[in-house]
Amino acid sequence: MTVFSVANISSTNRQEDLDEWEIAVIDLFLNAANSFGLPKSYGQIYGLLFCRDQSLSMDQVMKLLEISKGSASQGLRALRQLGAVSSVFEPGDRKERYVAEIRLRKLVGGFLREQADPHLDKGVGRLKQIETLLGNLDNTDSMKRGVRKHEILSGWHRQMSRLLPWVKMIVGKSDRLPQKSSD
Amino acid sequence: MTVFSVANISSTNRQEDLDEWEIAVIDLFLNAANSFGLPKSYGQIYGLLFCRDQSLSMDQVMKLLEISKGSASQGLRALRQLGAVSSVFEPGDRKERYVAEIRLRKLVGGFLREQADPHLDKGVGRLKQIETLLGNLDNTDSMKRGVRKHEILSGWHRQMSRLLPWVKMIVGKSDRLPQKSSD
DNA sequence: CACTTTGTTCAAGTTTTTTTGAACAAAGTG
DNA sequence: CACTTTGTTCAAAAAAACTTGAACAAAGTG
Repeated sequence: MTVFSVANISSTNRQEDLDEWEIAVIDLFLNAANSFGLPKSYGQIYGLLFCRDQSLSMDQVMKLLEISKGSASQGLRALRQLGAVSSVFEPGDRKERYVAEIRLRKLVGGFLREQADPHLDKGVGRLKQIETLLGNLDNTDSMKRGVRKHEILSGWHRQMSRLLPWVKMIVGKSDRLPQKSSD
Repeated sequence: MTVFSVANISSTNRQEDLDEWEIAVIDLFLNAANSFGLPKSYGQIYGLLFCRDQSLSMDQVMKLLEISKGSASQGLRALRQLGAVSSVFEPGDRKERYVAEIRLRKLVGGFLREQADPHLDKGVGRLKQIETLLGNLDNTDSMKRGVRKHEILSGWHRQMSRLLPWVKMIVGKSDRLPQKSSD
């Protein structure tokens, strides 16, 4: 008798489940996170928030993605740290809620600030250390070779330092979508 | 066997061990590889070759770094694939020998070509897939939201595609150190 | 040819990274 | 207060990534 058994899809899709396209987007970010060297759960969390227009609580994130409390907590913290997610306080609500940052410039900027810059800084230290080791040597062939290599590394370091500001700049240039161009 | 001087492994350069500064440089590259998402052994191998002015055989690489045959073989192959190492045939020598590419432009270019470009390509496919999933939907709210998100992702994709050529260009600008010309 | 040298492959072992969940802390509520 | 809700921490479990080495292939040598 039941003509349409809608039973398998919860009444009016009260966002208790992910839509197919959302699953695909989440998977896209999972892979992206991976290739940026971030845990895949970070990608999933960001992807989910990216899909939604409204803020989600940690609890919702856990349930929708079926990940543990620990992963959700750590993932959200790291993403906030990166500037990829921000928390929002809905008045009259006890739990914190989260939304995704969708301005590419901000995302790239945060990533570079948290990942690239620290590496460059550590690089300075390493170069100094090498310099010291070379200083202990006499004018051996090895030492002269070392000095040359050290110079090359210093040059690279300088180049990379110069590159990063450009990247931040170029990416920000036209953040929004192209004006709806005909076709 | 051969008595005449094959300058490479000649008596003057009988380095059976690494110098301290070389160890530091190798460690630097080990860490760098890691943060680029490459296995650390790749970093070590590149670092070793970077330190040396003369080509090394796989055998020497294995022994100097104390890594296995498998690691050496796979690492060298991957590095060649990335354009970070090239092989050299010394006439009258059976084994292949390897040298590091030290032009930053080439290194960055190879990395982008092998790592970034493929990801962007895969992205096109993923975007198409999402489009398809959205096409199956009626004009639900979810679908409209999905379309908006898809547009955002497409915009990002375009931005990244535009960025990469700039990176390759900027890095190449003044590759070498002052004077020291060779090409 | 039989033998040596050089390099590749891949299943199994090792190490590293990520995830989980239970214990805990903090803060709101009645 | 006692109780609930929300979020953090971290040791242990699980998963993923990397390395090893023995078996194999390819190619030079005498």
